[in-house]
Amino acid sequence: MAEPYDPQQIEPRWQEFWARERFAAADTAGEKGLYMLMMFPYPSGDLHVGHGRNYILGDCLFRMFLMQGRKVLNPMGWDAFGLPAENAAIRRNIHPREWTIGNIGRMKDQFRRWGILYDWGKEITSCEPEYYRWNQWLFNRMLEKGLAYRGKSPVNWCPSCRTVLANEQVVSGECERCGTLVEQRDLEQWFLRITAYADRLLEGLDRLPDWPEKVKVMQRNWIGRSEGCDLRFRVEGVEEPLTVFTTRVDTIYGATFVALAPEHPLVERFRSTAPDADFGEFVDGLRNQTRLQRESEGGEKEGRFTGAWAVNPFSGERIPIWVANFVLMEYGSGAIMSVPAHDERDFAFATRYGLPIRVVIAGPGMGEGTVLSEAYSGPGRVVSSGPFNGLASQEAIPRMGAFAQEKGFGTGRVRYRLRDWLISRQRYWGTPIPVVYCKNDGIVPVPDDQLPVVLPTDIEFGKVEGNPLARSASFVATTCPKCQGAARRETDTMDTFVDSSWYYARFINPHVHDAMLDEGRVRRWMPVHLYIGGVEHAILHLMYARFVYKVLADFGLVPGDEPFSVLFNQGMIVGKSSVTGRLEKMSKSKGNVVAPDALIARYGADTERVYTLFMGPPEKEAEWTDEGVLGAHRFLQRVWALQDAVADAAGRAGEGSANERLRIATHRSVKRVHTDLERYHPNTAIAAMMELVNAIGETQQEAGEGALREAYETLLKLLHPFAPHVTEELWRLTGHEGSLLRAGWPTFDAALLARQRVTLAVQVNGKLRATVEVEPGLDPDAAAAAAREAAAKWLEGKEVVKVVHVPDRMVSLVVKG
RNA sequence: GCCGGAGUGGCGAAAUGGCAGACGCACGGGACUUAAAAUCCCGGGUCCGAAAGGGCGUGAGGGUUCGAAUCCCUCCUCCGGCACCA
Repeated sequence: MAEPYDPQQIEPRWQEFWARERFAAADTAGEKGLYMLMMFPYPSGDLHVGHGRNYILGDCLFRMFLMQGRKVLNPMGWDAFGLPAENAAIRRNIHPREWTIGNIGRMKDQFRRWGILYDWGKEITSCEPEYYRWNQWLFNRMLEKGLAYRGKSPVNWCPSCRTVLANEQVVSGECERCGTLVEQRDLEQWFLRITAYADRLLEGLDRLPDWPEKVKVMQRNWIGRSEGCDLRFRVEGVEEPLTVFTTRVDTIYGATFVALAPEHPLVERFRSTAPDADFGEFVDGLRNQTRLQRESEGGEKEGRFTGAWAVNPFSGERIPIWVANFVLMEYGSGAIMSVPAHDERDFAFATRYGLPIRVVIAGPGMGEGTVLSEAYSGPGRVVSSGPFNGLASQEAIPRMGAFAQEKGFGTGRVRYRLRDWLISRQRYWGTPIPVVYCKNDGIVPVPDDQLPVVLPTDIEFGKVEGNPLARSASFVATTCPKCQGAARRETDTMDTFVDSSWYYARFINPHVHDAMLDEGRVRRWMPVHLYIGGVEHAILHLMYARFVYKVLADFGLVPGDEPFSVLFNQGMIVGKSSVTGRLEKMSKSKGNVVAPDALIARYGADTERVYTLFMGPPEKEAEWTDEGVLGAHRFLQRVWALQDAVADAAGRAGEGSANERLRIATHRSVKRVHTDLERYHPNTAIAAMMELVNAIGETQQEAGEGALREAYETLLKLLHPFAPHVTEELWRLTGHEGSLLRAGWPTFDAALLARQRVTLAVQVNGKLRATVEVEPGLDPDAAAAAAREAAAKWLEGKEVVKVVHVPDRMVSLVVKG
C-alpha cells in the first residue's frame, strides 16, 4: 500500500526543485520562440483564489508547451506605481516604495506556493528608475513629434484621489478606481495624441481575428468614428461663421434652430442681449454642473433663446440660435443644427419650446405635410428641400455635402468620440514628467542624457492638500537645460497606464541599459502570441497599449503594429457575499474572500489548481464553492491511490479485451486533453482525465501491467500541467527519474482509436428508435442493413424511401405508409 | 435606447447539424465500521409502466432539415458595455 497523499510534504519540495532547475528561463538572445504573457498585476499585497484563475490557467498552458519541447518566454513583473501605495503612505506612514516592495515579496511567494513558474530573471518592477526612465525617454520622443502636448481643457477631477483622470478612467461619472463623483475643472495638463491614431486603432481591430469580439466592439464604440461634415452658418451681427457638425446634411432644410453648448465661446456675446432675464444664470448653472448631473435630470431638455439668428447656408432661411443643455462642448464643434422632425432630441426640445417641426425626409407613408408624433430618423425621400427634392436620403448626403464644399460653406469631416489621453496626475507615486519650466525658454524637456528624472525621497505625505512632489524643494528647484538659469520642474507624474503600455516589449530585454528596447530581440519575439487577462482592461490598458505600440512601430522600434496576437479574457471568480447575499466579485468588504493559504494547508495547491481549472469554461464567470474543492481533491486522491493498481499488476499479462479497452481509453484521453487545452477548455480536459481514471479503476483487475502502466503514466503526463506537484511525485514513485517537464507530451495512436467499435444511432422518420454496435468504417449499404434489422419493428408494413448515413454515427431511415 | 453575450437536470456544466445531460457537485440506497468520518459500489431529466417499452423535454412561439440545444425569423428574461456623440 502506498503512503497516504500528503500535499504538505510533497509540494514545497517540488517548488524548490523547479526553481533550482530554472525550467522557466528562456534565452531571448537566441532564436524566436513562443511568447505568452499574463497581464502584470498591481502589487496590492494578498492574492485570493479569484486572482489565481488567470495565473493558474497560464501556468497550465505554459507547462504543456514546455512538455511539448517548445521554447517559451513566460515572464512576470509588477505594475508598481499607483495610488494605493501612496494612500498607504498617508495612512500608515510607510514609504510607497517600501510598501510596494513588501507586497511584491508576498505575491511572489504566493505564486511559488501555487506552483506557478515564471522566468524571474526577467522580472520588471515599473517603479524602479531603470524602468521608468524609458517612459521619460519615450515621452521626449513623443514631444518631438508633437504626440505629447500641454493643453488646457475641461478635465475630470477626482476629489478623493486628488488628481485628474483620463476619460477612460471615468465610469458613468465616477472615478474608476474609488467610485467618487468626478468634477469638471479647466486645467492645463499633459496629453498624448491618441486621436491621431484613431483610424489606425480602428482598422487594426480588423486584423485581430483571435481577439474576443466583445473587446473589439467595445473599442470600436469607444473610438466612436462618425463621418459627416462641418457646416458654416453665418450669424447675424457676428463676423466669424458658426460651425456645426452633422452626419445628416440631407436634413438641413428641416433645421429650424441652431443649438449651442453652454460652454460654447459664442454664448458670451449674447449674455447681455438675450431676451430672458435669467439667461446668464441659466448658462452658468449648466456650466457648473457635472456631466452626470446634467444627464441625470430626467433627460429633460432645457434651453434659452440667445436672441441671435443664424442663416441656413442652403436655404438662406433665418433660424434662431438657442443654448441647450443637451449639446456637449466636448463633441464636434459644440454646436448643432437642430432638425426636430428627424432627430429625437431636437424633437423633444422643439416640442417643449414651441419651435417648428418640418418634415424634409419622407419615410414610408409620409409626405410633406405629415404631422409627426415622434421624430423620424430613418432613411427616406428628400422633400421640401429646394433643388434636392426627390433624392433618396442616402444619395442626398454625399450630394449635398459636395454642394456645401463647392460653395465654400462646408467641409467633409470625420469626428471621433475618442479624446486625447490625459496623462498628468497630481500625485507622487508615478513617473515624473521630464520637463522643466523656465522663465526664458518656457517648457523645456529634460535632455535624454539627464534621464531619469528620479523621484525624490524627501517627501512628506498626507499633511497638506496637493501633490507632495510639489513640496519637495530639492526636486522642484532646478536649472534650465537651455539657458542654465533657474527653473522649476514639472511636478505632475504620468498615469500608470503609461507604464503598462509597453512593458510587454521590455520583458524581452529587461536588462538593456542603454536603450528602451533591444531591436534585434524585440524584432524576433514580438508580438506577444498569447495575452491573458481580465476583461476590465478591454478599453483602458488594451487601447493605450495598442496606441503606444503603433507609436513605437512608427519610431521603427518594434515589428508589425499590433502587440498582442491572441487575447484571452478569463472570467471572474465570484462568491456568495455574506453582506449582500448575492454572488459578487471577491473582496474584503463583501465578506466573500477565499484565501489560498488555508486551502493549500488543507488540500494542497494541486487541489486548488484542479478545481480552478475545472469550475467551468475559463472565459466565463464562475462561483467558488467548498464542495467543488472537495471534488477536485477526491479526484487527486484517486489518482494517488491508483499507483497501487499498477504495482499490483506487476508481471501480469492481463486479459486481451481489457487491455484493448484500457488502451483505447488512454489514447482517447490523450486526444481529448490535447484538443481541449488547445481551445482553452481545461474543464473538459479534466473531465477526460477523470474518465481515464474511471477506466483504469474499472479494468485494474483484468488488465495487464503493460496497459496499466501505459494508462497511468500517460495520465501523469496529461495531468502534470494541472496538478504539477503530485504528478511529479508519482512519476518518481513509479520508478522514473527527472522531471515530467522533460518527459515529453503524449501523442495518441490514431490507428488504435480507429479500431474501436462504434454505436450507430438508428432513426426512423427523425426519431431515435434503436442503437446498434458495429465495426468502424462500415459502408452505407452494410450500415443501412444493420439499421433495418435493429429497427425492424418500426419498419413493419412501411416502405423505406430514403436512407441517410453518417459514417460511424447514425443511420436515418425515412419511411412511408 | 443602441451594441454584444447568455438562457440546457436540484447545482457547476458537456455536446456548435447526427444517441441531450459526458465529467463533477449535491442527493438517495447499499458495503465497510461498535459508530462516525474517509473510501468503495449502485441509482437519479420528467411523466406513464412492475418491467420491457413508450410519451414529453435544451427560455417562448414559428420556420428550414431525414434530423435542431446547435441554423433562420419573432418575442421574453438575465448579464456586460456604451449612452443626449449631433
